[in-house]
Amino acid sequence: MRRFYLTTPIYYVNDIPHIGTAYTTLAADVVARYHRLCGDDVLLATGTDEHATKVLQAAQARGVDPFQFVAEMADRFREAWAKLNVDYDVFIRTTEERHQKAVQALFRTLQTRGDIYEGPYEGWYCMSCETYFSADEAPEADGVRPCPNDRLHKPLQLVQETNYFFRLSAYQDRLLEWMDAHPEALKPDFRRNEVLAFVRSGLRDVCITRSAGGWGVPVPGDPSQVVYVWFDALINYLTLVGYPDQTASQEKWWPADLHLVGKDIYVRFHCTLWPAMLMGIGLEPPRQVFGHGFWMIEGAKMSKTVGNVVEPVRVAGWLSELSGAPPEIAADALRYCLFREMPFGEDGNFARSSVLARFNSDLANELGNVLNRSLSLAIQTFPGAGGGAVVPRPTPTETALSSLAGDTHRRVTAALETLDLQGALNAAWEYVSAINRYLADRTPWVLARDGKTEELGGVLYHTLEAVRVLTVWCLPYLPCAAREMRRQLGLDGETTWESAGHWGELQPGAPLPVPTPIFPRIDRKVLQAALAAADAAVPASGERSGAAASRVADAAAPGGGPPPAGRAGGPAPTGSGEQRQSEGEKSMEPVEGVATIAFEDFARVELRVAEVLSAERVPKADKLLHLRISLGDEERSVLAGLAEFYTPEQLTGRKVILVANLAPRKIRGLMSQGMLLAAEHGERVSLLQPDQDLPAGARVR
RNA sequence: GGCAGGGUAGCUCAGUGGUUAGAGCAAUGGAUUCAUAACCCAUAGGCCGUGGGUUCAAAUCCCACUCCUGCCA
Repeated sequence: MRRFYLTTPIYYVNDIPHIGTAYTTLAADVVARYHRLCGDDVLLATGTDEHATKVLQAAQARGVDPFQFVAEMADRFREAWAKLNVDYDVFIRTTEERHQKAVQALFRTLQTRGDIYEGPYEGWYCMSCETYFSADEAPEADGVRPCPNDRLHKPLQLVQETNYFFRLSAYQDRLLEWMDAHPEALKPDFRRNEVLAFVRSGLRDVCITRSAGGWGVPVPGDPSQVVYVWFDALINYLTLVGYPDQTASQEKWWPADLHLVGKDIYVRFHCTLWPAMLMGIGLEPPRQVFGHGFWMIEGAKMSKTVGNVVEPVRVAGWLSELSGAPPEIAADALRYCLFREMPFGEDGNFARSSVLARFNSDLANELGNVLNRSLSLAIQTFPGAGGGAVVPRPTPTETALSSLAGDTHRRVTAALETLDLQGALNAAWEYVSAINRYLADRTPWVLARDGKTEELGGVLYHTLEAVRVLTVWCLPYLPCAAREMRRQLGLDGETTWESAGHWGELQPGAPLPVPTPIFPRIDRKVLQAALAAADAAVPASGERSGAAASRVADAAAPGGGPPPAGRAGGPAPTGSGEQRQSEGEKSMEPVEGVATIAFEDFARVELRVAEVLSAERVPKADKLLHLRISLGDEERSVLAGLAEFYTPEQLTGRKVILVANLAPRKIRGLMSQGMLLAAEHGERVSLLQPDQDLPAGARVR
């Protein structure tokens, strides 16, 4: 029995499960399910990355205990994975005691070996993405140094402190030797080349601690410091197999067979820092690290700022609603679409229209229908006994169908072994097509009409057998749907991957349940209406009216800020590139007296609908109101200079527009995390509000 | 700015010197009726980014330009 240990990154709790993180997790699940079917002893691990100063701040801003905050966020991830039919073995959280122990042990070991040293550090630090930059990396602009990583380009802080450094520079040669000796360890190849270029260009020692006040694992023997969150996070892969105790568990599971990660955290963290850390403590590097690509959303980069973040659970819900399929089947459908749509490794585009098209054509018309028509034929022509009582000598047509199954099985297997998750589906679907052609060729309904019972029995048997084999290939991708297909075929128990390589496993004449469509076709009109609605929801980039002078009620706030640039997994675009920039600019005429800004500049402002939960006057301040507002999934405290114009009662329960990513500010000792938009004209001030009742949290464009 | 990859049918893409450039989806026509108006067959649709060059022959090789994407600084 092979053992197979694979991991997803642990996901940063300040972000939500989105299509990018889901993609990594689902890929891991597909691979894990395949290995389980093969009879391997599988360990699939995922989890949450819960340390970082920002996490502490987010918890404080909501007035909750940080442990409670991270526990709630971890639950969100667990719920999302459950809804997407992910079957993981371990969910690890970095705030667990065993992890703290592992981090400290690893730190000590490196320290003992002289690979960690204390040194003065002076540099530029981004609070938002918890990353240090050199002066070169973050050039000064307008008197501040904006973070080159963070989409919001928040000003960096100059920090001067004594920190601990990891001697990464000492590992350059060993890393190159490792890569040279194990070309299969870094996939895909084009990403491996990026790692080679990065390592060859020279490695600097990295600062791996942060002065206290942070939220993290205390440095052993020096409680004034906590371990830098990146260093801490990677160690989870060891924690969960039992490190630092040299137990049978660690013996069994290390080195990991596969780390699946998004391309953003591939080169520096998983292919350079992590292998070096492992070498430093005398453990083997992972057998393979695979860096997959990112999803574009309807042709644009996905970003919180643009407001086009796709939540997979919602997409599945949408599919379920449109098609009438149960939620778990709709989740399967989404899984299928993600892996069929783009080659694993490359970037791809997520388009709602494509998901719907695939649902109807690939899943309803082809996969679902081939099962349904086969079963209907069998039940109608042999009531009570599916597939006929006899298996006649196969003719060349039948032999072609079974030998094609064998070829396809080898193709699907080879594809899964090399993580060609799209290729496996391509091969399987060619076989769906072949079954449909076989039926058109053999016309069993004609055989039934002509009373050629024996021949008919044989054709039906081969058809059902072909569908049975097909269900095995579907099991990793469509676990619920494939299981349901098998139930309808009269197969209830567990199966094996190998069973798809054998022909003739169905019991001839076994009774079959009445079939029901598994993927209900989405009505064309419903489909078109859904696409039109989805288009309307996508922010249009051209015109924008700004007739009245807008005034911003006095306040400020912490961005619900973006996640660190892809702390873990999925798409977290960096940089400022905006796809729609050129379109937007064309339609903008300069307005006299007001400098025009690029669309990109506008897109950096995150505006959202918020609901005022409560409001009260700030003592000894004539103008200020202290508001608690809801963004749907998040509550904030906001100070607004509106007391002269609105009473607290007038505001409570009202929907307003919030500048959600403004830097936080303390006013009169109270935290303000955003500004409300209001128009002013002379002495009159009017709060903006949506003219329809939209949920709190909705994006404003 | 440096390096790399790409621009092929309405859409997503395959195709690295050799008949008439392919597939899937969408479109059109036909056939069929077991099935979820599904499936099967056929048709149409392309100055292969632009300009030049090498060659008997170029989507493919070379040069320039242009646009997009990625990595790095």
